[in-house]
Amino acid sequence: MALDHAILVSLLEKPGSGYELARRFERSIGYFWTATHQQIYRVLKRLESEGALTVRDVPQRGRPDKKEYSVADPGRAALSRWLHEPIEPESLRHDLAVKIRGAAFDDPAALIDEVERHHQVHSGRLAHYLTGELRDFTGPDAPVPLDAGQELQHVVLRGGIAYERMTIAWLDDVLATLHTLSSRAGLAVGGPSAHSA
Amino acid sequence: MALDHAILVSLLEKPGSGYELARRFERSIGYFWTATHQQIYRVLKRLESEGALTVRDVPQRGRPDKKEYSVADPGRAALSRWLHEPIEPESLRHDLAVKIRGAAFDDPAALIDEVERHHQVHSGRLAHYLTGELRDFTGPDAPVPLDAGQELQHVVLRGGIAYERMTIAWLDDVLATLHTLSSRAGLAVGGPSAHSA
DNA sequence: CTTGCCTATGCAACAAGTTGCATAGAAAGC
DNA sequence: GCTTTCTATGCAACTTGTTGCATAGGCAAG
Repeated sequence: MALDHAILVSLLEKPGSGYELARRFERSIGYFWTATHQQIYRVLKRLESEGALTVRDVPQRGRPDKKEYSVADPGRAALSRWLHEPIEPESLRHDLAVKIRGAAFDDPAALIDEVERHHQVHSGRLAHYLTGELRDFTGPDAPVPLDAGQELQHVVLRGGIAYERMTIAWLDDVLATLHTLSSRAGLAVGGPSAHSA
Repeated sequence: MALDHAILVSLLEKPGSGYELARRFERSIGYFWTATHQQIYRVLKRLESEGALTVRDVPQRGRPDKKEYSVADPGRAALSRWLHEPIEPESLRHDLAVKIRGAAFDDPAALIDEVERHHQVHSGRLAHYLTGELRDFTGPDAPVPLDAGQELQHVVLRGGIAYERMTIAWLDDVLATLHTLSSRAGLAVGGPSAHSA
């Protein structure tokens, strides 16, 4: 399971608590993998019971104690084994594309707001990634030269940036298509319900 | 659940059996949604029991009978409701990106074969999509003009094409990065294991 | 001084997705 | 005749992922 390995990688990059991991999954790791805190706590518990992780109780001032997890040798070995196994190329699960094809049986114009909302979210993600890239890799405060780990983090981030740019351009294409269909439907007799089914 | 709606859309585009749906999910619908035949049969059964679909037994020559499903009014209404609800913008689950970041704690060069394999798969998918585009939308045998449903199918396919092109370009970037790191590691004392952890 | 937010962890129930297996007729190759 | 492949459907068990809720201390705003 890749969540196990995503957690191992994140803890190798920097040990931390379940809560901290959950926030990393909303940020950098979340560029390419999502997980809720529930999933994370459950997997941390299992990995620890399997000996892949070690825990350390860390008392904190002004906030609840946390359990800081670090990767133990068996965890590192398990990650290494996984890295040498081939995996299936990923496939998409894109709800919005289902909606777009479904719009042929409803009113395509009604999707415009939804697509614009997605456009905004992806633009926000792109801006966030670009800020991070400047801060960590390409800006004046970035380390020079980058070490191997940083180069690899950067190439993954470039993938996220490319993905968001591609998605934004595609959503523009979708919007143009929906607008064209709306005006076409407006000209046809019977309005939006006159589409072929 | 989007699988329900993906099945409804596919059956509205053309009624068919579970087996036929499974093959569509390996092809066109599979550009943006995947499902195994197990999932499909289970959902078909549930949607039928809920009244969203109707079944018709179709005897066939030279092969087993099939059950042909069509969308009933309640199914169409359920799809319409879903189309008017907002959905969350999708997020990625990209195992390969986890591996790439994980490679910092192992040997980056060992990933090269894997990345090249993914590159080939995505190139194959791109070629397949381009063939389909020519056949159905842009070639001499394509209908002119396209109706609304075809325009929407085309814009979704263009999304798949853009995704594959973006992915292939990114995998080239990843390969270049891995090659650079390999030669750099070769120059450093201690070889690949001399990476910072 | 109460309400809401942030850190921090977790259980329980449910929904969705995967894997392995089973059945069965017909066609195609050896 | 035997094996493999393709069509066609399905059960059972298991793993993953989601949702709702619960606890609990501290902090900040009003």
